[in-house]
Amino acid sequence: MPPVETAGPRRMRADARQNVDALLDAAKDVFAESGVDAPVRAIAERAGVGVGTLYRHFPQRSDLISAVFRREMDACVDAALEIEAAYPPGEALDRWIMRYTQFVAAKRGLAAALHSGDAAYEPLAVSFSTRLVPTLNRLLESARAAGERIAPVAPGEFLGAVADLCHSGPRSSAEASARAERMVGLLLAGLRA
Amino acid sequence: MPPVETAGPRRMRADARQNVDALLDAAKDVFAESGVDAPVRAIAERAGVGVGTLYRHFPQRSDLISAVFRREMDACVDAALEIEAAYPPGEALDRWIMRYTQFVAAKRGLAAALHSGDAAYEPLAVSFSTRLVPTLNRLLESARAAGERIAPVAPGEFLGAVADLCHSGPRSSAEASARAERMVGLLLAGLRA
DNA sequence: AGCAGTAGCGGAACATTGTTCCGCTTAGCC
DNA sequence: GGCTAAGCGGAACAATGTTCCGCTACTGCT
Repeated sequence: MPPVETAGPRRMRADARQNVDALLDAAKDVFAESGVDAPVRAIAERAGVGVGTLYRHFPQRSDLISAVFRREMDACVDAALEIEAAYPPGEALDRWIMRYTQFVAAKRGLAAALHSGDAAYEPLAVSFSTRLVPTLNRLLESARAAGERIAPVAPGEFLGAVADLCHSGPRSSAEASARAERMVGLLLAGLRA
Repeated sequence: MPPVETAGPRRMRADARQNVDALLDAAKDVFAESGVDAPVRAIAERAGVGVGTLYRHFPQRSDLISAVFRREMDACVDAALEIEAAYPPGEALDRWIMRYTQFVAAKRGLAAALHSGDAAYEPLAVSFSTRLVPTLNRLLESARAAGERIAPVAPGEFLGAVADLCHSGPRSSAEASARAERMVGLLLAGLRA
């Protein structure tokens, strides 16, 4: 049984689709409030369904996490286009990295999920590799083409490192956010050393 | 009831002291194998005691973690003395940071504990602030005194960032270790930009 | 509209793990 | 050797993840 809807041979029943949507909404809220380790029952309850229904659509917690985070990830990728249009290559790189920093900081648990190595997070890792990594790669190449001296670095590795630096404490405070940005800034400086 | 032995008014019974030692040894092994989230029962069993005994000496999981990690932390601090004696200030800084990197990478969960913000990890945070932070501070000042241009940075923040970058996957592979060192290197380069 | 078949639902039941409690054991002291 | 309480072990309870299955009601067909 494929999780959620993988373009299966048959259409999904209408009520089932509604439940999936309700679960995604509920999960987004609960994750934001209590982190990705929140009790499964809390999500099911907020969505107004039984735990069985949750497990039917998202056999693994990671499936739910992946689904919730993927949307936000896409928004971050799209932001790159706007930034590239508005700023010269070097500055665009910095600006997008900061945009990405904020994105990761807002989604507690994303960083941990990303390189947990757990095969269950494959969908997230795939989105990461096919969307975010090429985006950074493009920005790096543009900056290099514009004459900037930028250390050779694997884009995926760099993005992973930035995500690590966004590990904030229990509550994402302004202080933690500032700290993350300072350290990411240091990493960016290192890229140009 | 104070955890472990806090210079209480009365001596601890000899068998109790043995159990504490057995627990610390067991916990060190189990943490290394399965991470700091390993089941409490596994630790108690390996130590050959009941869970009640474990809870008597370490009411919180964090007490056990703190006790286990503190020893290793001290070893890392001591290493700085040797390194400072053997290398010029600038190189000593880099070498010690790498030593610290290896230390953190080996202790999965240390980074998370360090800035979890959880008050329970206070003992660890104290050791961190009183031992590691001054060590880095000394190394930074020495390097600056030797004429190196080093960005102003809070030592604690920097050490926290390095710890974050050591977040390896499930198994601490040579690959993950190499990745961590590359990114820490980038951060060090940023320090001198 | 009415019906049959099945996708999907709900939640009880089970498994794992953290945490507490208390009767029994035994080290430390005289 | 005997007294006393520090300390022990593990049963019992609580929270949470996961599975399973009888029942419901949506969909497609006529």
